[in-house]
Amino acid sequence: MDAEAAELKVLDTAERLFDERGVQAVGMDALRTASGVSLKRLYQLFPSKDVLVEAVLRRRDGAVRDALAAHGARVADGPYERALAVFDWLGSWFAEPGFRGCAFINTFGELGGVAPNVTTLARDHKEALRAYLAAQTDALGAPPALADQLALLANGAMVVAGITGSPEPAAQAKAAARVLLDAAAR
Amino acid sequence: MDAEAAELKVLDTAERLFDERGVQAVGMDALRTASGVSLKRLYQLFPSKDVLVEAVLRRRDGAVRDALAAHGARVADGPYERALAVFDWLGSWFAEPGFRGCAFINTFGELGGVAPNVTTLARDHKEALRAYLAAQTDALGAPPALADQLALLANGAMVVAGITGSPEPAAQAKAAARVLLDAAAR
DNA sequence: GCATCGGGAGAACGATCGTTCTCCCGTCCG
DNA sequence: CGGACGGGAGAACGATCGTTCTCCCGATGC
Repeated sequence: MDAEAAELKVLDTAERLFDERGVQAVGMDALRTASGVSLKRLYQLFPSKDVLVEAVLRRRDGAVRDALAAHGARVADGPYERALAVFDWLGSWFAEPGFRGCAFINTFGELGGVAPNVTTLARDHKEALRAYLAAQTDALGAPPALADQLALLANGAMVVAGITGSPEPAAQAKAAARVLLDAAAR
Repeated sequence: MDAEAAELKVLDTAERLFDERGVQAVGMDALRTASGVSLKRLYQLFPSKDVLVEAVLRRRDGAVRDALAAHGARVADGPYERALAVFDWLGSWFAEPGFRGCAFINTFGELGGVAPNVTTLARDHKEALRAYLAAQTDALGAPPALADQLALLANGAMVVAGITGSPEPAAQAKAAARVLLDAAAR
């Protein structure tokens, strides 16, 4: 296993374990066992756990932005449908087995108070979602406040879906988003 | 200091420290130092940290339900205004110094994956908020789905306000809630 | 073939965790 | 006045954490 494959395996495993159990409950030894990457290699790839946590979040941030953009690109019907499609994307995410909420919301809750870089990452990540929604509402000529409201619906859906374990909030948020969009585009 | 006062001091201190730093980052020794209650008394009041965490969350749950009901009782203008008033209440909460989000959302993020009782408590707590909103929308003759949507706005506002550190999401959510209420009561 | 080097397995280290125990002092009851 | 008792301070304990070190093996270059 070369360095690149090891790094990928570590990041994949860490992302899964952090999500399942929380960051602090996953020891480096558990990560070694689960990933099959030796402790020595682990520490030469990521010199500390903090660095690893940040790397996991950064990669996740990029993956979410890419998935959001890719999902939006498949919707050719214009910004109105693209804004609503975000909630379909949320719905398929919520329905994944083991879904336990947004990694940034969860990690912020666990570490945000003591790790400023986690707070910054969460802030940037949530701003990216808002910016994506703002791009759609701007194209509709709707006021920027609408994007903030849609972002609240999306984040609320993530939280409630995570806590209740049901994907239903995605559809509820989509219905609410449609009302807000229609009212603004009136 | 009698047992009752000690318990109160422990719960107050634990709630504050858990919120500031997360649950796992607060050791029983730090709690002893910050509360002034000896380790021996601490363990005779709460036989384990798990029990203490649950007690903190249960008390917080009751306090939130009471505050919500009390705030609503001050709004005599009927269910429409009472539903909107929830977001004013959120706004004053978000503006408190050191606000870092909802304790149930944050604790679920940290421990929900490994502590089923935390998940249950968070679920019940969020259901109580939804039920309160449903009581208002029912009185308006609005469909029950509206309460779910308002709850998504409220939870989304908590998350975004916590992560960004701004109380603004309360006002944004209130504006969105008004649109949804008006559309449903049309 | 032999020396060199990177990496794997896992022991070791110091710190800290949750929890319990020891020791000691002040207080009440006879 | 004496002794039983409750509680405070904090040491002690075993476990586990993040991190480093040791030892050994297999491949690679000359």
